[in-house]
Amino acid sequence: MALDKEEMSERVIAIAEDLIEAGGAENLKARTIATQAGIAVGSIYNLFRDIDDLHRAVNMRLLGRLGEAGASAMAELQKAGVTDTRQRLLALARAYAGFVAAHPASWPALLAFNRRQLPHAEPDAYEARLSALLQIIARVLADGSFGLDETRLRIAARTLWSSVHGIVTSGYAANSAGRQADETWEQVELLVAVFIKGLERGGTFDHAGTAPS
Amino acid sequence: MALDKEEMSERVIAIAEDLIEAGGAENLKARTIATQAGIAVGSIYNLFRDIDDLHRAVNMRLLGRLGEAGASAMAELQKAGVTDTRQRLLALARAYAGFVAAHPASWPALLAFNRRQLPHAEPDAYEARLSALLQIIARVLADGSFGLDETRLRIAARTLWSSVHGIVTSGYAANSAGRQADETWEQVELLVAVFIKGLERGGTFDHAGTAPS
DNA sequence: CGGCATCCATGAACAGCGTTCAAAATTCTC
DNA sequence: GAGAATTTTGAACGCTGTTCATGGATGCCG
Repeated sequence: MALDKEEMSERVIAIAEDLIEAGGAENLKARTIATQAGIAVGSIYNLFRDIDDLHRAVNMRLLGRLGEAGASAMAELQKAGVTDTRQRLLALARAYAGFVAAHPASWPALLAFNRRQLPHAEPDAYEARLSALLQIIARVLADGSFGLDETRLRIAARTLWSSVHGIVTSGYAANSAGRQADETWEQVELLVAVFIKGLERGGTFDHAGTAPS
Repeated sequence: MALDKEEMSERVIAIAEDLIEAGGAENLKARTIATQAGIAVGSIYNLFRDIDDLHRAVNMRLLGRLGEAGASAMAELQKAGVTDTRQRLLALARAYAGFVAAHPASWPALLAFNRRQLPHAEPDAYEARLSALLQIIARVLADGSFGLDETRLRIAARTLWSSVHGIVTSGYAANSAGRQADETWEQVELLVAVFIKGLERGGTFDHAGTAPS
């Protein structure tokens, strides 16, 4: 035959990616995939256990490309000799915002998919790809020479990441509902600026209190 | 009959709420609702245009309760004579985190639902309920006597909200994947502390550059 | 080259889903 | 109470993901 099993898998993944991008996760239908790939419906289940499994493969690709986008943004800045913490964090945030804007349906699909999978108990590969991103941020913060030890660095990186994530995603949702898109970027700039200033000033952050719940 | 049309609607909404809470949005099935409500499948479509319409009604209730939680948290603090900005923001954040924890399936369902609705073009009621929340935050920030004009106050409030949202939600997703839950709260504390310090220090924030895209 | 075994592609079939709509039942109006 | 108007009903339709007996292709060994 012309196509290896792995080649066919990749082709199906590519088709799935297009379908999700075109109409969200609910547009990922077995019969459509089969038709576009030139195979039978049943054959999909020889390549992937589920449609969810296929969606997971698509998401892996997405996360990989997001990591590449972040890493290449850092590489570009380093080549230009930029070492300013603020500019580096803004570049990372812009890489993320650009990535979300470039995948207006796939990325929300990934987020929804992740949330739906809670009882599935296989956090491995996803979290691995995510922590690669967090380490990029942590490295930038470490170079910023705030007085942060290992633990606080990790927490600060996660905080920054989650915050930018929240701004970009909820900003994106509001954006298509008629609001201006650049307000999102203003928020990111405010967050980064305030974050750096806050870390510079306080140095360490004290635990004055209020328990979780 | 025993039940008015509106009474039946509320009953169906309550059932829908339970179903979503029990198994996510995909557990909201027409036939299950009909059985539990003691009506026929078709009757649901006399009360709601869609199943999505029903889900929207559930989400409205959720957002309303979230607003109440935030407002009552503020009222409690005011009764206790607490005016510290930091404590007030932390109380709001804790109200939100508690709300998400109390609705571990409904809230993710609301988020996914909102993201799916982008081409629907009816941003009215959702955004109205959300901006009520933002105004609570803005009021707290205004009382903090940083030098923020109307516009910057709005942006700062949105930034803070989205950031806490990002931390809590992605923290919650990671939480059920085995990580400790209190790290989420550490992140919230860091964010609030750093935010206040940053606002106190910089006063205004300058636009030094980097365009959106 | 032939016989055999192993594998895999196939698509009809199944259970379940949201949604519709002609008919039945109910309620309203006079 | 008769007739009109409205609402409730559930069988039926088209769609979905998934399965599995069938048939064909491929590889291996003598």
